[in-house]
Amino acid sequence: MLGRLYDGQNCSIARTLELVGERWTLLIIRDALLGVRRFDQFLTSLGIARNVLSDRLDRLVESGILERTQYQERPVRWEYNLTDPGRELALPVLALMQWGDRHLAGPNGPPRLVRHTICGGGVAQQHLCTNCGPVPGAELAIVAGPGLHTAS
Amino acid sequence: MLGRLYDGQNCSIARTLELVGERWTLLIIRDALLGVRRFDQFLTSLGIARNVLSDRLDRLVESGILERTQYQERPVRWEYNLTDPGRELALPVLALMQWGDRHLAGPNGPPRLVRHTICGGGVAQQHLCTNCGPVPGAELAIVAGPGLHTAS
DNA sequence: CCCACTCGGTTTCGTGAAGCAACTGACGTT
DNA sequence: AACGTCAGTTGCTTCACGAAACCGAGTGGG
Repeated sequence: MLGRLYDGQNCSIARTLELVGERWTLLIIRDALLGVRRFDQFLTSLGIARNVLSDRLDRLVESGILERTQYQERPVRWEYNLTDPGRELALPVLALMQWGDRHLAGPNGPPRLVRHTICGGGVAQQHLCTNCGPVPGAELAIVAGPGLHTAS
Repeated sequence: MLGRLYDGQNCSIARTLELVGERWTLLIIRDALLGVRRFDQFLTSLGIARNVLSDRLDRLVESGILERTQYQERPVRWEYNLTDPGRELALPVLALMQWGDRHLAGPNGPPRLVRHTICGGGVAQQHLCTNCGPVPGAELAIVAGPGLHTAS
């Protein structure tokens, strides 16, 4: 994504997209969620240019979504692991996947499934009301919050 | 996002991002979810260039996420409404917002809240197991699905 | 000892998308 | 007649992306 900044928007979506909204970034996070950790693995898995991958990994480390750790000395080798905030991005990423599964999947069904490791059940992403449980999209309202009209 | 295509990836996330992963696109959908419908409203709300907005709206209409309807004759005026698939994008978009609220919010709290119109309760996005209900991110496994190894 | 190869990048350079400003054109208002 | 609004299009500049070459530390083979 060019420029990558969205100035003058008091919006958590815009702020989040400034970190993960560039081209490739969410796919890098998807790969990280699937267990990819090393530079060359990302490279072959994504088909991304090396300089762009280098840039994105640096930025993700800088914003606290990935952690760069040395897994070998002589020669020095690094790997990139998701931090806790990074792992929380599974929710929006899998929600995008779920949408694609529903609207863009091929004839053979979705390429990947999400399972609950404890019971083996299928997992979906949903809106959940604190009182009522799952909520259909039609029953949602987005309203002003406390941080809306503050200089930032 | 440049090029905007992610070739050779059998992945619903990549396919979804080819439609909505370009710069500005998810913010246009956010605005549409907030009730913005007209060209100039998007323009002033986003601070986007006119030609880019024109391009994004065309592409979103083409991919069935927005609908272009005439709301006035003489002069002809159009508005852009979300389709049902488009409204379903509230889930990933609000999940991104929720992540931003948690990790990037200012001192005054989140700028926007999601409420359940029926009961007025707060709404959050969550992983939901078909057997167990809400699932923490640490208990998820992403496994191969039926559509993984098919020529596409 | 020399050559090839791996991993994890950096450098260089051409292309093309984004951003800005100006223009268009149909209409409405004063 | 002059001005304003809405919904764009056109032209120009800038900057991010993509491809390929290069780099440096180390491993393995002959």
